Amino acid sequence: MTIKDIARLAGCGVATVSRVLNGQPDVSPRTRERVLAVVAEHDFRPNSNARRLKQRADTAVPVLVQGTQNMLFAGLVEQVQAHLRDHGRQAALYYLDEDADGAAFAARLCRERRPAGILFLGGTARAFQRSFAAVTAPCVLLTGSARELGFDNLSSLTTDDEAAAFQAASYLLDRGHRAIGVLGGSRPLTQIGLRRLAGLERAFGSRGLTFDLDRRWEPCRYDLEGGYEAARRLMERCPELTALFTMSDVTAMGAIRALGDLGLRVPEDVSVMGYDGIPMARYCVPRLTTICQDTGLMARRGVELLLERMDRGGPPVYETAPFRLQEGESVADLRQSGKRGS
Amino acid sequence: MTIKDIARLAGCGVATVSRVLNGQPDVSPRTRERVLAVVAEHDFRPNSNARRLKQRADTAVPVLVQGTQNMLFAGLVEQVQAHLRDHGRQAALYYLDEDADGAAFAARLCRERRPAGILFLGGTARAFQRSFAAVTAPCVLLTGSARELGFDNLSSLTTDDEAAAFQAASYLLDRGHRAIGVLGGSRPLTQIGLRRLAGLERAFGSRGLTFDLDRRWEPCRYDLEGGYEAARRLMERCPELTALFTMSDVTAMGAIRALGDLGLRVPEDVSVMGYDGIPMARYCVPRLTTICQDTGLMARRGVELLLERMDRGGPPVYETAPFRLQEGESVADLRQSGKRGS
DNA sequence: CTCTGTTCCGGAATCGTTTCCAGTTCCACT
DNA sequence: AGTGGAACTGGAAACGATTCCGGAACAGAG
Repeated sequence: MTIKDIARLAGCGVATVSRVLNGQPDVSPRTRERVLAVVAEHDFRPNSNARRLKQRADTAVPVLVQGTQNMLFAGLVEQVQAHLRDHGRQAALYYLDEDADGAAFAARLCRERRPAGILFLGGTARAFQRSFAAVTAPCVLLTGSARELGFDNLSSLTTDDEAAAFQAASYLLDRGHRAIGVLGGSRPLTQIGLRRLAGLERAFGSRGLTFDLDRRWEPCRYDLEGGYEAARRLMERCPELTALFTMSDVTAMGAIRALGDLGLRVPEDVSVMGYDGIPMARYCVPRLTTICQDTGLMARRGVELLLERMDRGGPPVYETAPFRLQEGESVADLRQSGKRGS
Repeated sequence: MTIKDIARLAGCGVATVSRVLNGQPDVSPRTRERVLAVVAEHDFRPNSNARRLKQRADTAVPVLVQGTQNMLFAGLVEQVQAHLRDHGRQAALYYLDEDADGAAFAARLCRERRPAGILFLGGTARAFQRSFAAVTAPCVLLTGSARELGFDNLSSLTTDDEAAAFQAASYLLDRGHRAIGVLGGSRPLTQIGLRRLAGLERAFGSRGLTFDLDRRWEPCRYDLEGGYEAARRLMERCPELTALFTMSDVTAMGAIRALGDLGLRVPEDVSVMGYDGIPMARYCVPRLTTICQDTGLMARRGVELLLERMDRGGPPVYETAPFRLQEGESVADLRQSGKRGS
């Protein structure tokens, strides 16, 4: 069953059928109706492979996601997919694993499918640089900043990480915490890690304090095991800590488990501040005090930015999304309890 | 840059280039080498849309996933994608939301792409029946059973749910629990829910007890909120319960939060048994005692089953995967503590 | 030298669309 | 009635691969 058959059955040419199927003008209502009737009767769907071949570009938008375990992305994926669908487009999802293999595979795929635009969910700018620098189609990076890279095809939309980290650190400092450890990021630091640490240091600085980066920062992968291992290492090195600032909620949960295994209670002995605001943060034990990223906004705006540039071109844009500190039960107020000063 | 350009540069015909690219015989080593050199020099990739058009089938395998929040599927997705890649194929992921809209959209898409096979991760057989009954390509359903449906294109691979529920219930009964509530499934019961409840009832029956389905079973969505709400409803209706058997770890975590909000401790006041064995089960507080599904096996075998039937045809098969009860800290032994008998 | 068979090769048809372009119809207006 | 233009229509040429099929080259046998 092809467009040709439909044309024959409807008594018209293939060009007319194509026009009807694509909602183009220049078709009389009478003809349109007749064609639609035949299409409906046979439940006909045009072959998308042929369509894409002719149109020389894939209407599906590849969405490349960094890892499957960070639940922040699970929510983003769902919303991105929905927004793309609202715009009559499809999301083609790919999960990249840590290794370069996955990125290379995805890059090859992008060459073959010839997409008109790509959406990145997370992932370091460095990885992008390595595998996708040759891509000319417009791209958008969510939860990461591309401003510093200056690619002429990569926009980005990220939470105002410096301000968020400032507020998170201030929240801890205000509650009497001084010995604060930081969990997250990789060595060497990515842009996003740099900005978060900058916010943290500003919070310390504004109170006349300094943050001992070398001792009290521990890089870690953004998953449970990463948080667990990093927290153990950090607490072993700095047993004096009264609070941990983690760069993701999943990491925070791994850290909480590590603290528990070390016989430390959260938040009575050690406080934990999360980052992301995934749904789980409001259900886990204890509930996480965390920085909520606005995934709804990011998904909507990210898709908008991408489609806009796919349609009309223009230079890449760099935007920041608002955030909100959500209080849970994972941070203790040392001024009241008076336990373990430092 | 097309195959024609390559042919021109290599001084041969397009047919020869195509043969080389697809590793077919009937090409002299000399020519093959020359073509490969040109291909490598220009980093040429054949247009996959044209290829698929001619071959009349998409090599990508649609993978339809039920919801983004159930982390069991996150792991499965990752492994399925990897296995498909090992077989030289690509996964095309689609997340279905609860509403019929998503399923209808996915179904339309599957018709358009004309895939040679489809993989379902979770999802009720009922949903399949509604939207995909017309699909003739072989399909495989993971974590769900299709045996009872008798479609001639739908294989399935599921944990031996009856046996798993039997073991889980026995575990609780052995530790002195009698007032056990069940969280999960939907009304009316799906095949998978039926089998799990059957296993549970068998465990009760083997001890001369009966399970009061009407009072002590509460259906719920497989996410945090679903578990939370259902646990509250159930505990309100049956405050005498000493244990909850939930049909997913995520649900269990929602339930644990609900119990906490009701002032009940886990496991001291109420025990919770999970199902799935997601990574989070070993990190959350308290660690979950749960039924581990073998996602590694399911992903590998699921892909095998699908590709096998795509290549060689044959009738659908129905297999079960092994499971393992993993002990955490969410179940109390009433015989020792002697608290709250029932 | 002729014949047969194998190996290698390239032209051309094909897949199912979209889109260009030329042609037809039809209507309103001089 | 004649004309201009808009609205509509359908044939045919792409799009970029795969694959059928016939032909060329060459070897060995008779």
